[in-house]
Parts: sequence; C-alpha cells; structure tokens
Amino acid sequence: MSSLPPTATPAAARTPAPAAVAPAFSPLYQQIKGLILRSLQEGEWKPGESIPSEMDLAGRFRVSQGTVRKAIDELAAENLVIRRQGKGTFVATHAEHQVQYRFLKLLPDQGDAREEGPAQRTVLECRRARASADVARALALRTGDTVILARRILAFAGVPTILEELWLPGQAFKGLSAEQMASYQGPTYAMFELEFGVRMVRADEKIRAVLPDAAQAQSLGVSETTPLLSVERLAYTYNDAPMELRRGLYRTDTHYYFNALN
Amino acid sequence: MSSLPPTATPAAARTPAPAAVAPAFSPLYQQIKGLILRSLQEGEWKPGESIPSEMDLAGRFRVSQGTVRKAIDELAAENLVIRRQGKGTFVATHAEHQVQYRFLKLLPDQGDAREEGPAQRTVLECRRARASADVARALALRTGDTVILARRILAFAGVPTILEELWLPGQAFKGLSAEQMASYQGPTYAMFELEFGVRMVRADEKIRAVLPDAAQAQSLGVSETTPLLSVERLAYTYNDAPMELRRGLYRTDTHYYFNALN
DNA sequence: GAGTGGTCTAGACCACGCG
DNA sequence: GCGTGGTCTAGACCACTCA
Repeated sequence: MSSLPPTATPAAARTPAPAAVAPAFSPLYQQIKGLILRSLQEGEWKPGESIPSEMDLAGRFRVSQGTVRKAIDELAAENLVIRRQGKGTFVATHAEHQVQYRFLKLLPDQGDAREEGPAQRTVLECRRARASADVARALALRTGDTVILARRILAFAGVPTILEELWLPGQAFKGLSAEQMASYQGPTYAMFELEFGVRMVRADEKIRAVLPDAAQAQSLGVSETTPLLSVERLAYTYNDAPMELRRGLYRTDTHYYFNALN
Repeated sequence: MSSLPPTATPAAARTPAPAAVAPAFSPLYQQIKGLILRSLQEGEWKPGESIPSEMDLAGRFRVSQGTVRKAIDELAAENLVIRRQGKGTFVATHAEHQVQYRFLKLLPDQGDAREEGPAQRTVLECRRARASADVARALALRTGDTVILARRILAFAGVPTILEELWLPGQAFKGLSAEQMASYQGPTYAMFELEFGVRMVRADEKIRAVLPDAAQAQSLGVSETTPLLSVERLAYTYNDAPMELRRGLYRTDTHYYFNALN
C-alpha cells in the first residue's frame, strides 16, 4: 500500500469504524478476498478463464503480493479458484476433467468411477411448477413462486441407480428444457454455468435410509422392500444463496456413498 | 537448539540428493512439517498439551518463523493441532469440548446436537476374537490375528439409535474391557488417547441402506422392515495406519446423516 | 527467456490471553 | 507488560510452463 491516490478501497478500510459491540477486525487479506470474490460473482472472469496474476492484483489493490497470495490461498481452499504453477490462477468450473462430479459421492463396489464412466441420463420430465412450502423454504423463495422441477434417472453400466428430482428457482433457470437436460454432455452443473451463469460452490446433504414407493421402485427396477439411500442436497452459489434442491434415491447394492472425515 | 553443532537435519537436507527418476522436490516447510509430525507421533507432546512456540521451533530447526508457520498451518488444516491466538498451538484431542464427536455425523431432526447431549451407551460385549479375512484386510492384519470386538448401543433421549460393532487391533488395545468402554465419560476416541495412546486422525466411511436382521431390529427396537443406514468406518492414526473398523446401523427416522460438500 | 505461482527470509507491527 | 499467534511487507530465489 503506498504512494498514489487511493482509488481502491483497502487503504481506507484499513481502520474499520469500530462497530458498537463487535469490533469485527478484518485483516487486509480478507478484504482483498472479498473484492476478488465480488469480481468472481459479477463475472469479471468467467469459469475456466484465468484471473490476473498475483502481481497484477497486488498492483490493482495496492497491497503486497503476499497479501493477495493469502487471499487467493483461501479461495483455492474453498475450490472457487484453481492454482496452476507456471500458468496462472483459474476460475474453477464443474466442467474440469479432473474433479468432475465433485458433489456425487456414490462409488461403485467394483472398479473405480473412471472406468465406469459417466452416467446415462434419462430425463423423465422437466417443467415449471409452484414451490411447495418446504421447497420454498429451502430455496429462500415464497410458497407458490415459480420453480423448475426436473426428474431423471441415472444409470451406470445400463443399471438404473439414481432416481432424482431437481428443484430450481424459476427466475434464474427460465427456459430450462428437458432437451437441454438430456443433450448436454458432462456434469449438469457445468451446463448450469454455461447456459445460466449459475455456479454451484458448495452443498449440504442430508442422508437417510428409506423404502421406495411403488412408482419409485419401478423406476429403479427394484422391489418395494429394497432399502435405498435418500439424499437431500441443497446446493449454493456465491454468498450462500441456495440455488438447487435435489432429492435423490440411490441404490446401494452395487454402489456405496463415500465420505472422508477429517 | 541454536548455536550448537547442527544435529537437526534441514540445513543439510536443504539440497536433497537428486533421486534417479523422481526429483521429488520437497519444500523446506514440508520437511519441517514431517519433523513436527514425527514428534507428535512419538508423543514428545501429549494430546491437549501445547507444542513449542513458532519462534522456539524456528530456532530448533534453524529456519525462519514463516517456514515453521507454514508447516503448522498445514498440520492445523489437518486437525492435528489447534492454534489459539495469544495462547499457543496445542496437540488436538478428541476430548476437546468444542469439536467433540468429530466423526459422528448423525444429527437430530429436532433441535441440535448440543441440547440433545451425549449418547447413553450400553455395551453389549467386549471380547478378544480372531480377525476374519475382511476385518484383517481392513486393519492391515493377518487373518486369525487377535482383535478386540466390542458391540454397543447408543441412545439419544432414551431412544436406541445406533447399534455398532468396533474391531480393534489386539496388539494396541490389549486389555480393553467392557467396563472401560462403559464407564468413560466423553468420546470413546478420547478414551483411546488416554488409555492406549492411540490417536485417530482421520477416517473414511462407506454408507449404504440396509434392512436389519431380527437380532439387530430387536436391539434397536424397530421392525425388520425399517430401513437403516449402514455406516462402515475405517479410522486411521498417524501415517495412515488403520486402527479401528467400525460397523454401525443408524436409525434415520429421528436423525439424519449430515455431510457438507465443498 | 519471460511470466506465473511457490518458497524462504527478516523484520515490523497487531490482536489476543493472562498474570 | 509480556509472550503467543496473526498480519503485512519487500525482496530474493526456485520450479514450472510455454513460446
């Protein structure tokens, strides 16, 4: 931070106004992180593109490279950005070959997920609907607001394994069609980035064991006494804004849900 | 350690001998991290105790404070130590009040885990046994090696919710008794630290939906048609050595398994 | 060889906890 | 007021990528 007229904010923000009760000291690198985050949100750099070099950003924000570095370190730890030595720092995307299907934790008992390949998708329906009370609450909408409801089956090696319903805010996903859902190659979340500019950043899952009803059992080709994993996922974009509610039923006779605890 | 003859390695290790094929460049802070890790393993500092200050360690290893800092940062990220500003850096322990039951992801539908309080434990049995092929493989033992098998029920608010079996290497857990399992207040993993010097550092879980057999159903007070979550956990100490295989059946009518995806 | 991220250092100062 | 971790800087050099 140095000698020229302060156009960037940090210089001023250095001494935050002492809030009544919570002093809320915020280190410089956190403020820088916030600024970069804002640019990410506003789409100044698109998924897959590189962001400016650390030196450039340091110049832009009038801080040292080390401070920018620490800000980017955190963004990288949150998977918002990917660092590649010698090349640059890139906006993370679900279209990456490496961490594809980042949020899908279902693995095959035999072999590994790579040889199994991507799931075959069958879209059962995709239509506009009104948000029920619970869907509205999850997506931070009002009951009755327009949502998109999609239902589909994912099969691995020809075996139907996942039956899921997706609820999306009608606002952000206006025009989403069954064709779009079915035809896009690669992760659905990559399609959301490309077609709707919506980037899923993190998600929570609530998991239960359940028995399917008759229709669900038929869709998955199992009996009604076959226990299934019920996975309710709430996915968020930037700013912790919920953007997708997904309810899945997973068969766990050929696959298992994997979780690494630290 | 400071102005004396260099017994610490890093100064010498600074220029690693170039291995035949893989140069395997290892940054200084990684080497420091390894040294600290070794001290943790060897019990130079016990769980809950503080480790030397960054300055002290910097002196001991003859590197700058920043380098020690980065090493400790990684250890903290892996939950092996806990930093407390103004106080020091402490060896992590499962006995901490804050992150108690770190590996238990089952949450109540109503209210939160704190008001629910710790589970009531009923130890069904705890005895020596011979490792079956699959248990031996999981624990990196040989089939027929001695293991400890414990079975217990955990209840929340008086409702039996978890039925689980624990397999432990006989070597490390010699003498573990049902009384010990039942009487210790707090996480079982904290008892393992205290009584056996075994610290669980991370774990993997494989989750499936299953139906209980008659005995299991009775233990949990549910019918045989009640789907349950089967949670197979493999817990590791330092060095990725597996030290516990745990197979649990979770009721998910009053609780759910929570997972945060990043 | 130029440019990018990655490491390392040395020193200054800040926030926090505690006696 | 002291010691601890936390932040910030400035500068040097290293490893990697690509033209």
